[in-house]
Amino acid sequence: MSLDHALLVSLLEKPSSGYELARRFDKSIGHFWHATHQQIYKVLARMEEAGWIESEVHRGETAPDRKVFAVTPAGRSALAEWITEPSPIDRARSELMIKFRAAAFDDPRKLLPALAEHRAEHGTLLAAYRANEAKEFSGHDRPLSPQQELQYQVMKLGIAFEETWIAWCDETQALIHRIAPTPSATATKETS
Amino acid sequence: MSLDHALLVSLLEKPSSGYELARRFDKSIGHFWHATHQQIYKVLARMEEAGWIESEVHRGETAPDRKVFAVTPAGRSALAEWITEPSPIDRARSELMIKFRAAAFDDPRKLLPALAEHRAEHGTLLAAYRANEAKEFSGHDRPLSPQQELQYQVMKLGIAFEETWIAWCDETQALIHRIAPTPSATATKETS
DNA sequence: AGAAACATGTAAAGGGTTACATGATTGG
DNA sequence: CCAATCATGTAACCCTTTACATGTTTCT
Repeated sequence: MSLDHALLVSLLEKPSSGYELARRFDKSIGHFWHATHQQIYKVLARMEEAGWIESEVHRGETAPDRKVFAVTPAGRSALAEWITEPSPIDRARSELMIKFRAAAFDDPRKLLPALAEHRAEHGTLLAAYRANEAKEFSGHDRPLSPQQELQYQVMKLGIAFEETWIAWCDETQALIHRIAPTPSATATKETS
Repeated sequence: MSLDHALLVSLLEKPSSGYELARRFDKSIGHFWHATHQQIYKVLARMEEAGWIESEVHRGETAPDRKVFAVTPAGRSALAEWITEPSPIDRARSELMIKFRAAAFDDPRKLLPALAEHRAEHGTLLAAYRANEAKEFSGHDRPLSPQQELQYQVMKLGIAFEETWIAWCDETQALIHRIAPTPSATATKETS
C-alpha cells in the first residue's frame, strides 16, 4: 500500500499536521494519490506506532492545537527501501469511458453534458498546474536543483494527462455532433 | 459503483460467462476498469438477483459447463438511467510518481530500473492497442458505424495515454542521466 | 501422467468512502 | 449570532485484493 509512503514523502518535504496533509492532497501530490482526512489520520496513527514518524503538539495560543508530524530515521529508511521495490503499472479507471461504451446502445448525445463538465474540470486543473508551474519552476535566474527537476518532472506528467484529456474531450464532442446530429429521436428502439 | 455497469455493457456487447468477462477485462474494456474473476462472479450474482441479467447454463458436451448471462430489459433501462447521472472525474493514482518525489531525498538513479519496466509495459500495451485498432477500426471499405466510432473513440483515449506515458518515460530517463550522471556516491548523507 | 487452460466459486483481510461527532476560532 | 474554516477523530459500509478450493478438458 502506498498512502503510507505518500504521506512520508509529504512529511519529508515539510513536517505537517494531518489537516495540512489533507489539504495538500487536494493539490499537487493529490493528482497522483488522493486521500481524505479520515484516511490520513488513521495512517498517521499507524505510522507513529510503527516508529516511522514522531509527533509534537503545537499549542495554539489563539488557534486550535496542531499535532505536527515529522519523519524519523526509521521512516526515512523505510521509504528508501520502498523505492527500490518494483511497482506495477497503475491501471486507469474511468467511469466516463464505460458510459461511452454504454451510449453505443443508447443515445450518445446524452453524454454531451457530462463531456462538457469533464472538459471544464480538466481545464480548471490544467490552469492550476500551469499557474503552479510558472510560480515554482519558471522565471528563475538560477537553474533548477535536482530536487526541483524531479518534482517538475512529476508535474509535467500531470500536465500532459490533462492536455490529453482536453484534446480528447474536444475531439469527442465534435464526433458526437457528427454521428448524432439531429436533436430529436429519443432512441432505444420504440419500434418494437 | 461502476463495475456493475461495466459488466452490463460488456454483456450487451456480447452475452458471456463470468470466465469470459474476466478475460475480456484484461483486454479492451479493462483499460478503463479492471476487475478480477472473484469480483465479477459476485457482482453477476448480485445483478441476477436484482433482475438486471439472466443466466442460461450451456452444458458443455465436452467442455466444462458455462453459465451465460444476458442483460434483461430491466438491466438495459438501469444502464440507460445511469449514463445520464453526473460522473465525477476519476483521479489518477500512480505509485511511481510518489517514488519520484521520494527519490528527491535519495538517489534518483535507483528509479531507472522501474522506469525502464514501465516504459516496456506501456510499450507492450500500446502495441496491443495498435494491433486491435488495425484489426477492428482500420482498413475497412465502409465507414465505421456510430457504435464502432464510439468504441474507437474510447480506444483512442487509451492509446493517447500510453503515448503520453512513453514520451514521459523517455524524457525522464534522459533527465535522470543528466542530473545524476556519476555511477558512484550512494547518497543519503554519509557526511554526518 | 502432468501441466496448462477452462470454469465457478468462498473467505479473509485490508483499503477507501461516507456519515457521524466534537469543539475552537475567525469574519460578516 | 451564524456560517465558514481550522483541527482531530470514530464507525459503518462497501469495494478490492489475495488466498484458498474444486473439478474438467486439452495438449504434450
